[in-house]
Amino acid sequence: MARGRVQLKRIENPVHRQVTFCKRRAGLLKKAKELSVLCDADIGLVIFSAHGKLYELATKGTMQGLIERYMKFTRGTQPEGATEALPPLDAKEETDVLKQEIETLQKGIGYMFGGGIGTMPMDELQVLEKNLENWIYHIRSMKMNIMLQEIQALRDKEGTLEAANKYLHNKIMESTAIADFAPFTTDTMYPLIIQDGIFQL
Amino acid sequence: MARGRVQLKRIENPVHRQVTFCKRRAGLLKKAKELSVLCDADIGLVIFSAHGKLYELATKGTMQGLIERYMKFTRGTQPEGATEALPPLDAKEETDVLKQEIETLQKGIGYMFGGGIGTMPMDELQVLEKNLENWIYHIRSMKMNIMLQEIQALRDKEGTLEAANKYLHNKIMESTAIADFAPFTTDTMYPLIIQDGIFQL
DNA sequence: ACCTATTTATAAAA
DNA sequence: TTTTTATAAATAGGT
Repeated sequence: MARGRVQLKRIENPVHRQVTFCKRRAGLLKKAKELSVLCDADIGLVIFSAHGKLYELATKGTMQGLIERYMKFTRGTQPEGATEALPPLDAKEETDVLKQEIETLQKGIGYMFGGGIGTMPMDELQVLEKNLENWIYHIRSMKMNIMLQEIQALRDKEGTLEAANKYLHNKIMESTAIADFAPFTTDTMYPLIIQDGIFQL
Repeated sequence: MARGRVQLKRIENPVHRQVTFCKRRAGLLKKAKELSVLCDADIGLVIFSAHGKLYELATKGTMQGLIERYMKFTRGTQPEGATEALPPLDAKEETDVLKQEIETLQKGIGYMFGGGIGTMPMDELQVLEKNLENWIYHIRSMKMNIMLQEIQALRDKEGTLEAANKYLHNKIMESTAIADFAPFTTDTMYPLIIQDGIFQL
């Protein structure tokens, strides 16, 4: 920028690098604020320095809010992974497994914070790791499966009711047509067949 | 900047505003990239235009990753109210939030076991513990709520269908009785009203 | 942190 | 949007 062109590569001299970081960071934050004000834009900016320090700017509301907005925006663009094919365990089994996992986890946490980390042997740490992973796996699948079952059952019932509904409806039509006779009148003309397809899983 | 000083307020002329937005947005993104390269910083930048269009930059990994890193950094520092009073999320949103929580936890696990526990400072351990607790809490309530909603909706629908079913059934009975006339015969004598009360939560 | 020579960014116009 | 051009801002190197 000044007194010498800038090379677009990491500044090797640590002092230079730190100085430049300070200056340019300030400049960037300023520019971001300006853009926000001038053009009525909402901007979120996070900067992690090489040493891990965080600098942030959210020009509207909180960074949380912007992150959520961002999430909403990018939803559906994200690659979906793994929430499928699980061996169907019954609810009781799953719950017991979960309880055990939680106990293991709590033990691990207690170990870590109570007894001090250094005292926890590596092999136990390995076990804890595996437990945590299993735990995540089970959490992911358990309640989901239970409730999916219930939803499926309700849907089946719904289907049956709908079929019955249609059947009865047709019977009335049929009888009315055959007899060429209107034995009763209603202001509501059988509008009670209900369309399906509202819910998706 | 040029040919006239700039006022630090919203540009009222929409054309000017749009032009300025384009230019300054490009400039800001460029500056952010430069800072990242020159000073070895990790930068996340999101810009929502006034009309809601999203522009983003993540100089290292994905925006997701940076968001998680940000979350880690700020968790515990955030006023609790922020996460509470959010507008109710729909199922997809809830699921995504959950996924992120899981990823955060997995990252924590990776940190513990990959980087070596000795390198993990106490405050970060505290954060991880809190994360685990929050996570358990959310897992417990989140999917449950989502699916309870769906189940309730299905039950409502079921109720409506059942009412319709009964209505039609009664109409047939009524017409048959009034006319004292059987225009059709069925071997199944309307057995299609289905009892409720199978499922309990 | 403060200077300033220069480089960059950019406002206005096309 | 992009280019052009005059000018304001940002900043590299030095103090």
